[in-house]
Amino acid sequence: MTARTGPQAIATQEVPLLGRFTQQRALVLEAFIEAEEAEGFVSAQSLHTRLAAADAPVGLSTVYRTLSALAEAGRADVIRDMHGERLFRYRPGSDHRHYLICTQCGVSVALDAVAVEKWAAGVARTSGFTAVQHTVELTGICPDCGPSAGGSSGG
Amino acid sequence: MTARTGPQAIATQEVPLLGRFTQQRALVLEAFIEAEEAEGFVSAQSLHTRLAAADAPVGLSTVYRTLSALAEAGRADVIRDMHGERLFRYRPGSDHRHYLICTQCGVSVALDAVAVEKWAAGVARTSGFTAVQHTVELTGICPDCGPSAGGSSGG
DNA sequence: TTCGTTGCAAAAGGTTTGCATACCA
DNA sequence: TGGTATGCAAACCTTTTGCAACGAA
Repeated sequence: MTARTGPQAIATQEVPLLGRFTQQRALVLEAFIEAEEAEGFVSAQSLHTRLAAADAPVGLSTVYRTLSALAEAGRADVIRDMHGERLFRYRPGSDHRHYLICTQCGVSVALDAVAVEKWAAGVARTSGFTAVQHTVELTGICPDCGPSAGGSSGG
Repeated sequence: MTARTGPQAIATQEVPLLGRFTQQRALVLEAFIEAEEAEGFVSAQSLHTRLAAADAPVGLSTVYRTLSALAEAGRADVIRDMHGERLFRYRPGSDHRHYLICTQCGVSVALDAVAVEKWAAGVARTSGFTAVQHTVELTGICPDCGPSAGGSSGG
């Protein structure tokens, strides 16, 4: 399919949603997509740190602004961890998704949540509420991090 | 039904979970329970403000500490609003609950979420994840706050 | 050239913590 | 009397914002 030649290729081909194309946005986007493939959700802070470590420093504000724009455009899912930090995950498609996230390593798995969607729709109908939106987050410990994975974490 | 004679009565009878009994904790508890009955979720900040307005000032730190202890003991549900603020709701029982919250007035409705519980349990089984926990939050606009409030509540 | 974007740093907003004092048990 | 809870204020963290300079179209 597409031969990626660098940040620009990714940005221009896959996410033509942002206003003006800049080197910084391409960098953030690239790191964001890589993070999605590797571990799922990431925070703006960690993305910022990662970029700096990768010798591609981008201002923290810019990371926030890019990620927020992405979320606004529906190209990213946003959740909050127990600490209150916002975590972003790149979303290739544009449909609503739910995830199961490992609390140990951060890896996330997209879920087939038809049952939840139906339930939520039913609640919306019977409650009299309008503009009902739902947030569903599952967390747990993935097989790789589990107690029987040669793990050393007591629990 | 018990005849409540004041904060102490509530605290000692219903929530013997905190370490030492103090006037402040009783006050926070009373306000917290009242808030639960009236509107559901409240933030520590608003509870603090409310107490001050009710001529029963309690330090903000104390409100936070009491609410956190309650949540820790399983006597309160905690969620985060879109702003990142933590919202608490008193929970008389000790079972796991889910709510539908009005984004306009903050009123919340406890939901019968058996369908979600089952789904979550199924996901836990098929995913290989262990210690799976779930967060489900529904938000919307209640009939009273809806566009046709005062008229017909769409169903 | 134009005007959106960047980056720094300070501000904002909520939550936690340190420490001396007050008070329950 | 002993030890815990309180309260103030400062610390912390993440996120947002103001503004001058930069650079993509």
